[in-house]
Amino acid sequence: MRFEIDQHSKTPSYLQLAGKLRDAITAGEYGPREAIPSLKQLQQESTLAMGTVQRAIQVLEDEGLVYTVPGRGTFVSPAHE
Amino acid sequence: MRFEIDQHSKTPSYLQLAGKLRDAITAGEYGPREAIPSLKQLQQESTLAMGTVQRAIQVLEDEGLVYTVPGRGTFVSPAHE
DNA sequence: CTGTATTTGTTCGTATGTATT
DNA sequence: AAATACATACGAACAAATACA
Repeated sequence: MRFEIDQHSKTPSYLQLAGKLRDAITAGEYGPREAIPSLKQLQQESTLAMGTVQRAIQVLEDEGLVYTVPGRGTFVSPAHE
Repeated sequence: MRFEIDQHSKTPSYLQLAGKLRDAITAGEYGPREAIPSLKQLQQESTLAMGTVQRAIQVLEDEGLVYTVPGRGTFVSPAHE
């Protein structure tokens, strides 16, 4: 499981996932304009519901760390790496 | 129905509701530090699902127009009216 | 051009948890 | 203890955009 979530943590699942993704991006695992895993992949690799995964992505989007293109995917913002 | 939503509009329901609430707040219908209707009330007066209502509130919260206190309610931000 | 698959977007209904009154 | 109110999470369905054979 690439993105494991502790369901019993006091930190909400969506924030845990957002944190793991943020870490991976700032660590350079996904470069600028590069796609991060799809919602479906993240869902499978985290055992979370789709809605919860989407909420995690929303957090990173609000931070300007990633941007989303409907039908294509979610990508790391050009200014970050 | 105080907050009516057009289910067939191309504008998502949560953005429609957010817009109506924003208008009411900027029109002064709810003053600074004053509570807006509860999620339950909004849900009943809009025929939307709770999750959709909450998403509308989230939009206004992100704008800094309102703030939320768990167990108490959602209030108009002090700087706005 | 025509499907088909992939991916994100919206919405519903429900359940449970946490905070406040 | 009970009622009210917001928070998190699940699972499901359908829509819309995109890519590709």
